[in-house]
Amino acid sequence: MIDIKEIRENPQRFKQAAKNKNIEVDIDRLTAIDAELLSAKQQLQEIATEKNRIGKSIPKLAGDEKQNALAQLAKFKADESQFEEKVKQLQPEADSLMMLVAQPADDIVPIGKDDTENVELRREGQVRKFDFKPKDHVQLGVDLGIIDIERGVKLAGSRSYFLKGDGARLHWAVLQFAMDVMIARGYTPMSVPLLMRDEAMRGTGYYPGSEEQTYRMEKDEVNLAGTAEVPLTAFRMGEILEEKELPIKFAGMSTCFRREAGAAGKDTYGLYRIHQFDKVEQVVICKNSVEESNKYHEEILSNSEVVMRALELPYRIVAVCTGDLGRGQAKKYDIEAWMPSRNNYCETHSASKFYEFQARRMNLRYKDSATKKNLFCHTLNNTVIASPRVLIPILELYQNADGSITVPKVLQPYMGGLEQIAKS
RNA sequence: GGAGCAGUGGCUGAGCGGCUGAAAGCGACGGUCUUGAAAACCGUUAUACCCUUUGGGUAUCGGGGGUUCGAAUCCCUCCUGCUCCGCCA
Repeated sequence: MIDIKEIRENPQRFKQAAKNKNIEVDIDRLTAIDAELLSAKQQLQEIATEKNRIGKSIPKLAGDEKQNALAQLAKFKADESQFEEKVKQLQPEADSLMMLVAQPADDIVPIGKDDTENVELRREGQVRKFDFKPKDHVQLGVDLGIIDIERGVKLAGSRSYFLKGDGARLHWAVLQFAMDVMIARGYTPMSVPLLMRDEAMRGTGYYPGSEEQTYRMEKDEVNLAGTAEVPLTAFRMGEILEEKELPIKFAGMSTCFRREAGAAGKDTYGLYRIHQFDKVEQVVICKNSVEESNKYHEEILSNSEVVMRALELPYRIVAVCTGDLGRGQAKKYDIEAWMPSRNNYCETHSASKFYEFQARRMNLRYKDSATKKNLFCHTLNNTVIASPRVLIPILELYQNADGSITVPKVLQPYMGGLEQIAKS
């Protein structure tokens, strides 16, 4: 959420921000309602002042004087209800418009309409050239008996799968390895609840907007989180933190649920776009400072790069353009790993910087020692590893001519020393 | 699922329908004292918004609604926590 004062001061900035992000929000309507609400509230405040003044004198009065005072109060009450009606009518609209105002992207973010206009910043690692005809991850997985999509679909519908035997082991190995990297880097490991109330969804910026992307338990009015970002970022929701607690750094491992509504027919092949996967996510909550936010944005990106390099996966870093940024994101880097079967670099990580957008929505603050003021925190997050999506490059890049898979060195200790996945 | 109890400031904890934005204690901060620290003593110490020059005003005692001239205090409802019973793991 954006500070209404900033919108009042410079509505043009937020119109432009929305336009750049391809987001609909009627700033003119918002400022008009805001002005009306403000004046109505000022009137109400004046009436309340008078009412309080008269009300306080009542116990000292008696007889006619008292009757007079009561009559005056009755008149004020009539005026009051007129303004109250106005507030009641306009406030909900103002509130919901406020939830739609976009965080302006940083100036250096490339302007663009969608992900096709993201800008590649650099490439890391060598893309493997095969001297045999490589299989894709589905062929490899099926032949090795470690992936079973058919039965996944039979039991759970489209975009579902089973991982079996060494496939399941590899999946857990990569997650556990990623978590251990984060713990070594000073992040607090977290196991989190995933059935989230609407407040947590709104606080992180997923609602309103991503309801269609979310599985909702209608009976219990909770939502299945699509990422541990939700519980991790909202962990201290509504609290006032001590400055010395910051930065807070979390690494959470969780299952992630996504409906993929509107993606029908897109990426239907294999384990790329699926309804349920597991992910280690990193979240940083820091002070209200652009410099700090920038510093930790680079840090969470580099954490994930450490994991990718340890897995020896070729990848590139992409600066996400304005049209591909979420409502609350000021800047975003994607990491895209090389996936031979897709003959392209494809997103495996997404590092987002929000400034105070999320913190403001969830009222997450800290006491600033210099000013003694309560300031909104800044929040950031990034994928550490998401599996099975990352199994696509791992399986495809580590495959051998005989159809076996060499287990990445750093994962071998997590698989009981197993060096190769072969047909059993 | 049934029965009961509770939710007050950073924390603990008082609170009669008006004198309570809220006692008291702790903590924190500033000062006196001290070579320094501790102790002791003195003082300060919620948040948001509106108008403004110092300053003034409004709202907030889990959320929302209601009764009343006036609600932390009475009523309704929701949320949360605790206890007992039942059921299940």
